Amino acid sequence: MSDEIPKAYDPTAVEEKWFDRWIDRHAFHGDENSDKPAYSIVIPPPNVTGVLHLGHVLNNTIQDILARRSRMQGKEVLWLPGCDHAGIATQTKVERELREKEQKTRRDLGRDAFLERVWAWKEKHGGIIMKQLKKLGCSCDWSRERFTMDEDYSREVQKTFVHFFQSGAIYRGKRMVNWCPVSLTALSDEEVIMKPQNSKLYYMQYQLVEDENEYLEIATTRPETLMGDTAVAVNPNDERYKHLLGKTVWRPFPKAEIPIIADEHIDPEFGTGVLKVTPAHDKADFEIGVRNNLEIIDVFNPDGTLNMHAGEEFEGMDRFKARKVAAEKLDEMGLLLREEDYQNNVGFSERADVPIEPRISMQWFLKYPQVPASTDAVAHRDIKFVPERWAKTYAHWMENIQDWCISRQLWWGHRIPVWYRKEKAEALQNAESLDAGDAGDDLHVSHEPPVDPENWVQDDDVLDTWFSSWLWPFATMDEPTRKKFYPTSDLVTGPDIIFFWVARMIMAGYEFMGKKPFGNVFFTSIIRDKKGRKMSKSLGNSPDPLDLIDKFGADGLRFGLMRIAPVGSDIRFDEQQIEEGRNFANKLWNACRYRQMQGTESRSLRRDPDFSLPEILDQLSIYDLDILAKLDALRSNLDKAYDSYRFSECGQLLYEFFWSQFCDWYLESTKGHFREGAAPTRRETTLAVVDVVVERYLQLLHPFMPHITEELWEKMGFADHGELLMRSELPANPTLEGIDPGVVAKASARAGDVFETTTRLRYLKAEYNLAASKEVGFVVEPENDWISDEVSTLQLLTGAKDIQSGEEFLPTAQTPSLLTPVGKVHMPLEGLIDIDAERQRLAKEIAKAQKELEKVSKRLNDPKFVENAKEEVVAQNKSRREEHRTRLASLEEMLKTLGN
RNA sequence: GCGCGAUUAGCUCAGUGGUAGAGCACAUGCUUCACACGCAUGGGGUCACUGGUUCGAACCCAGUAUCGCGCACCA
Repeated sequence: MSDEIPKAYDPTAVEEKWFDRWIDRHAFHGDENSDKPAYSIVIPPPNVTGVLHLGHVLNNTIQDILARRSRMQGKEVLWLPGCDHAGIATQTKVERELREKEQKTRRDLGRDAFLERVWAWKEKHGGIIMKQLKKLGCSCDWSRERFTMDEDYSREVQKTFVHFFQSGAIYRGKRMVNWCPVSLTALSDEEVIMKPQNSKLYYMQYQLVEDENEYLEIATTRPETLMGDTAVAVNPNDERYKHLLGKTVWRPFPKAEIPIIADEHIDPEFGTGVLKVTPAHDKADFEIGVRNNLEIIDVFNPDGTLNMHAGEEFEGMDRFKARKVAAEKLDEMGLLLREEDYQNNVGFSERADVPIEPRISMQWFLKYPQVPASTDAVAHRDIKFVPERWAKTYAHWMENIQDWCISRQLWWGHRIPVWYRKEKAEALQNAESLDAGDAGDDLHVSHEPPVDPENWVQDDDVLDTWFSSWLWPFATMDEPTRKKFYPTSDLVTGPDIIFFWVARMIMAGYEFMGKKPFGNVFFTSIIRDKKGRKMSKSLGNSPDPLDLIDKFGADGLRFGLMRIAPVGSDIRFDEQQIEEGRNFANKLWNACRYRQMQGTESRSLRRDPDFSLPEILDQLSIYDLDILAKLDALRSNLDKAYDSYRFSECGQLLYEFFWSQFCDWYLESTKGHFREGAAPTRRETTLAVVDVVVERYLQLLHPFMPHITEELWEKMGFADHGELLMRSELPANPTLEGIDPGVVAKASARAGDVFETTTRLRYLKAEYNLAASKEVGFVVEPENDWISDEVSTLQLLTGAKDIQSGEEFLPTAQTPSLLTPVGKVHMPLEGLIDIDAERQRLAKEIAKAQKELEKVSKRLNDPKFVENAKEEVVAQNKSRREEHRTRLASLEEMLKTLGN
């Protein structure tokens, strides 16, 4: 009836087969017309031209686990996939190719032709990552795949712009922004990464105009900007310089007279306490400039080279070369006093990885909407952050929020939907400021282009990628879908994009939907390598997930990764962990194979309505009840762990139950039922219990290892009428429902005693190097009458030749003995044993028991303990004391028996 | 500078006040008829440090150290 199962599990074919079947059967479809309760997630859209890395694997495995689990809990699940156009990243890639293959820039091609290239690139490379996510088994509703540059999505983005422009939240102005000299665009503050740099502090002196013998000593890290200096500043309270206020110094080159001014911002302790003020090239200097009404001289070109204002010899020179040359020139002029090594923090462009340049330019800004509502939502846990500490980071950012620079001087992206009337275009484009108040006949701000485009000029800039991403939770959905699935249930993402994305989505959700965009946000850990370094391409320490899938299977990768992913801290990645995932898949595979080898003719509990567990209670062994109780415990422990998003704990629970409880103990202790001569009912009952356990276990494991569980579900014959495991419903009731918990507890305790006894006997055998099976017999002095029923199991588990009941047994000096939960056990050996070794072994155990007894006794003798501790703790200690006393007595007796 | 984490076995990590745990690695022994991607057994820890609270602290509090992250920066 069922297929023959191969010895080693081979994931490759199985995984592909099931993914195709799931797609064919529309098993991932989220139905907006369903009556079931909704559960939804939107994928954090990866870059359209990106490739899968381990971070994606972790993130999307978690989402898949949540989605699959919710489906099996009877919810209607929508997991919505898609990609982000990733403005700078994508444009940079295409520009690089253009430069390398054709030695051209985007400007050589022109805007339209260049955009065609990007679209072609997107067609060619786009969606690779989506294919990779499918290989991982992600159960997204692939029929709903979205892209942030889809036509209707773009319209939403433009409408959003228009909405905020009209409300006055969007304005245009000349501001100091972060400028990337490589990408040639403004960046938001969030796209700037501060990095410590080893640089130099140059001490130079400016000559006083009023007294050519007096100099003012200034420290700077950026001599290349001195051509843009329009003042030097000191702290107004700095006694050293008070007499110089109001005087002027010579800027060495281009030579000019600049004032000495006072400003609170200057720290007298730093350097010489004198700051050269370059309003065009430093944010703080710019503010000083504004406060003191200073002239602004921009000495840089957009690409980071110097311009004509820097002087002829510097014109066209790169900024870093200019730094050296300027220092040399100062030195030649006798104005450079010394150089000091100095470590400072420099802002780098996230994408291009070059120092950004503070630059004054015309940009569009957005005053963030819904800040109070968004702050409160997280503070009051209406939106729950997990781990919770990220809520603090969020709150802190929201408190200090600055207007968002949303314009980018790129071509790939959503173009700003602002048109200027042709005749007035130049004037309007250069206007110092522009906002809704300026809207008139000469300005067209709309998601529809003007009807007479020939009379209009569109704004050149595009919008920040995140200005489209922040609409993702609802712009990806049509009305009926929103009605069913918005707000989404969970968001799974990295803490590194709390500001970029999470915070902004919350604001957009309240602004446009009037509701939060998601209920819970789970922040994943960052994956590091074994040495704790961040995974990066340049270090080459980032394993390709596809290689890992080839080697260990998608299920192995998922399971291995999830088991090492703690909540809240970083993951140290180790391929060995993934190997364990694969090994676990193989273990599961072989356990099922073992079950299949016992035949399928037995009736299964799940098929026959009259064959329920309470009905056959008297046929169930203590091991049957024990494993079923543990299965039910697994179920409820999993629920608890899931509730707090402790996925690694879920993985651990699933692993431990199956490998240790089920395979090592239950299957081993019931092997006798499948041997020749075993009672047919025993055999049948055992098979039935195995089936109950395996069936439910496959359901519980499925979210972690979807492919292999689905395969086994079918192979084991659980797929009634071809029902998919992933579409099966997890029964709400425990398997032992209707059975007296007292009976179960007693059975479990007895099974535990048998297992503990087994461990001790195996230990004794190992001590005497008796690993070869069945060469030894045991004699038990049973303490309870139920033990006789379990002797055969004990024999099976310990691999003993036989186990006799030994009331009349008289141990000789050559008989090692043990105290076990079921009574004293002797291991008579033929021939002499090493009495010294045995004595040593016993002495060791006695010492241990004594130590423990002392500890417990000491505690119980302390009246304060007895007085203060909880009753149960005292009772626990008392029984422990008794245990140790008995144990000690027996051990000493054994030692005595050994004689001398 | 401010804030947030972390510090437990060789490694990766569990452990919310009452006997220090798991997996891997290591050692030893196993061609036990599901699995060597396996089975069994074992060795291995001053729970970073110093104080405090408590009858009792890996756990709570304060401080120190080291590492990591975030924010803000002194040119």
